[in-house]
Amino acid sequence: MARMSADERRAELLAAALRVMSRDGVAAGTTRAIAAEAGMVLATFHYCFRSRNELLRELIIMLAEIEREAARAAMQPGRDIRETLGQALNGYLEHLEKNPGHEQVLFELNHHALRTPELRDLADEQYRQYYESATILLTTAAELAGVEWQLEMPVLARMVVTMIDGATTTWLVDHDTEKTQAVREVMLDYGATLTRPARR
Amino acid sequence: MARMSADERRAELLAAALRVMSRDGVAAGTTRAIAAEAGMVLATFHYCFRSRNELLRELIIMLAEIEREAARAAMQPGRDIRETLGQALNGYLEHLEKNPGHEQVLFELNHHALRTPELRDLADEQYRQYYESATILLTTAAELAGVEWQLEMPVLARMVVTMIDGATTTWLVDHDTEKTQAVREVMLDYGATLTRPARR
DNA sequence: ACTTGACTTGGGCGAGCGTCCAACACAGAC
DNA sequence: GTCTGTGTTGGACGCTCGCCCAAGTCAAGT
Repeated sequence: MARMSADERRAELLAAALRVMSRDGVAAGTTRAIAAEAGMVLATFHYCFRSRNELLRELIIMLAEIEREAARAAMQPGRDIRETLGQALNGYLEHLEKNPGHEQVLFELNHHALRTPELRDLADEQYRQYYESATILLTTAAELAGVEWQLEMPVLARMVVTMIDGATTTWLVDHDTEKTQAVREVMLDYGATLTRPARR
Repeated sequence: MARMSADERRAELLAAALRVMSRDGVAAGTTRAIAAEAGMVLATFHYCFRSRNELLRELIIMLAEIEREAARAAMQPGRDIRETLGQALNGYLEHLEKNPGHEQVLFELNHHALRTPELRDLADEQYRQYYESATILLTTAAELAGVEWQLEMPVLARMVVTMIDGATTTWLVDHDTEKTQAVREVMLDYGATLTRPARR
């Protein structure tokens, strides 16, 4: 094998882990499967990571970061708050449809973290980032649409995460985009009623 | 070991599997751990079940059944639709708080089923039952409160499942009942606006 | 009393797992 | 050219997994 810095290999192993886990599930992401996916021999894995859990830690952190950047990028001004929020939600649903395994991995990793004392704190961290993303989304959308929210942001953010989580879970089971869109419409209708024109 | 019919042992193994998986996660529910929890020797497991997957099949079916009966039992008349629905939702949240592992197992089993070709159909079946439960809940609540829904039942049922799924997932991470209750209030406010007095 | 069929059990099979180690290869510093 | 530190690797360790077999035990039917 050509020589390569350990840092570079770490990055490639993380990417390989995401690929194999998206395809076949977190449980199938064994050290051997990840190393093979990255085209490395097994021993390289433990030269770069102290343990499988160490890789899982970095993987969760990496994915949450990606998710947050996506939320930030999804925002663009629309005619009103309903359209602005609707576009962002549509962006997420399109991403979900294109990378179902990706979102599935996030759930699986979260559940794995909840059950693994060594990783338990990452479950909290993952959702902390989700709430942060939701807050960014709601705040930016309101600004772009020139309105303000009538409920405290923490409650609103938790509602958004709740709905996206639920919509994702149900979609992952039946891949029924039409029904998910119907639910999205209803959620948007309601979301719009929770705002009022911004006073300034 | 005292003699016992295979059917009886199957039931005890299922109960043991639920206990050990609620406590330590689905992944920890190995054939050995389940047999030990049931106080049987390992070989008994494979005398009663052809394979671990066969037990998982029956476990998912059993749990979905329990869940459906719980939804049916949770309904009792309130002053209006908001209170009627609110009581049912509260009943669920109380159950969740008392048996977190139980609901966690349902998610883990669902994700496991999604990734296991042999069990894939059960993921669909599980959610089919959820939608059925939600339909029962919504229909009964509307009847008890003397109102009717202004949206088609399939969309409403999917919304309920979406929200309960999302609320459960988020609660399982932080066990923050207060925040979950706040979300519940907002959801109920909106739910009430989706009804109108029943014409008759 | 004997047969039959259902139930019980200890032990073992082959496979896969995470992790580790000792030996080796190589680039850059001296 | 030698040394040093970083990267590479085949092979093995101990363990757990799902599953299976062959020999046993026992209650009921005849």
